[in-house]
Amino acid sequence: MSHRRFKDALYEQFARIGHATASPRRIELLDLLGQGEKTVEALAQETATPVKSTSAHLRVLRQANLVRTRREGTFVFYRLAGDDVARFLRDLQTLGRNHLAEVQSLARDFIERRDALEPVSLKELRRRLREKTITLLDVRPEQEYAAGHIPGARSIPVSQLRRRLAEIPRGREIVAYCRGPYCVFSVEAVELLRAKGYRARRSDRGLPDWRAAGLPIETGSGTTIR
Amino acid sequence: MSHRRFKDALYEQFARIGHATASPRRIELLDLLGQGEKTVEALAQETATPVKSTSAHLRVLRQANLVRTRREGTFVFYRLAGDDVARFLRDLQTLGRNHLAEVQSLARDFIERRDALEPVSLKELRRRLREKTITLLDVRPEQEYAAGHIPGARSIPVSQLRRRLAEIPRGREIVAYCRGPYCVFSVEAVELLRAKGYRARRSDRGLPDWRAAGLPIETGSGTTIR
DNA sequence: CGGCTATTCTATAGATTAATAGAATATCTG
DNA sequence: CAGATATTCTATTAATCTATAGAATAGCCG
Repeated sequence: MSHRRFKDALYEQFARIGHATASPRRIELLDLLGQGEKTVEALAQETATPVKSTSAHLRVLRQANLVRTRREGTFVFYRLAGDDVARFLRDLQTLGRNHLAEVQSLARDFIERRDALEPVSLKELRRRLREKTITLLDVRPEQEYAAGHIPGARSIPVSQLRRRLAEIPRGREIVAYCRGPYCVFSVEAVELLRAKGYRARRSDRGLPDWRAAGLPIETGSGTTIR
Repeated sequence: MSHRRFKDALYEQFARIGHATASPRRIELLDLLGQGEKTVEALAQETATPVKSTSAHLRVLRQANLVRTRREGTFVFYRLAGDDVARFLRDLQTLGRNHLAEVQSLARDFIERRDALEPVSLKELRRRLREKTITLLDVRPEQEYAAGHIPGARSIPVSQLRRRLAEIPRGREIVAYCRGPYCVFSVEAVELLRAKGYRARRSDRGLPDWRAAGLPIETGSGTTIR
């Protein structure tokens, strides 16, 4: 085999990964899988895409070995093939944030403008959890909370927040987090909480970022609020 | 704008980067640009691709803001848009190495099998440079050496190695490095050197890896061999 | 086993991309 | 300014990809 053919074969392999991430829907799927394993149907629903199309996209991801599957009865659960995939996804989005003006302006219009106060960094979040000076809310769907959450966080999906306000102690500042920098669950939660008179801020990092930082994750439905 | 539209718009942006890296030729171009800026013609030649096609690929990369250009006379020099692009490229290839069996088998057949002895890691390389117990050869094209090289390395492009053997001191072990883990220049250099009776090994990391590690880079043609 | 559900496979029309030829542009040189 | 060179733009065809319908598969439940 010649140089040229070796190179061609090699770059063709790397391009499989590029190709897998060349479709908006597939990146969204990977992003969702970064929150924990999910069935095809759940993914289809969350991306507002027909199951068949979702399955086709998942096949592409499977062919690039970015996801793995597990069968449970008639359901097939998809998950990321490794932590490095989640990391790669974060890097891809960071690169987008750094180099694509459109990402910046979308974030500005849809996140920052609504999240008037400064977001809580991971570092500050850790400190204030240690000091117990905040109440941490995980506003993602219950299932994602169960699959893994920041220790000490209480699960109140944003869809249930309005009718579960009574559960939230007044007095302490609230911090809401969700899937990541571009997830709007926490933005909505903070808007609602502020409208109801709470002091609330948003973490601009989600669970994948917490995990990527090597911090401990708690699983199950225990609401270890303190 | 609704959630859904925000998400669609956002993921469409991220997919631009995926799309840019969805073509083998474009990854190769990015890889070459990781060695330093190059003209369209040089890139076309090194990828064995018509200039027109190369220009078209470069346009796609430019549209994703992964590369920038600089004009000098009638030549247009392309370069990576930032260090983060080089890092992303490394991550993409690491992901490929971790998850694609084909990458592993290509590396085995084309690199490892020929590079019988264990490769020199960056860490060992640094130590032995400090201790001055090796002669370090940069076997990439001269132009890339001039654009940036490991301090203390001597430039002998692999194409000139055979007739410049006299320049290489006997006695000390030789370490050859080139563009990165999948670059075969250093493999060839080591093969030739061993055939001529030198003790020679290959660094499995190239200049971009050295730079990514935050280590100092020397530019210009000074052959600071010690 | 037969019906049911979740998912995948196969096929297909429409949209997108790749490669590249031909024309156009930008810059230098004299 | 005319000619030369490097590059880009425009247009075209072939190849590829997307979305999704229809058929097939795998496992559950009675």
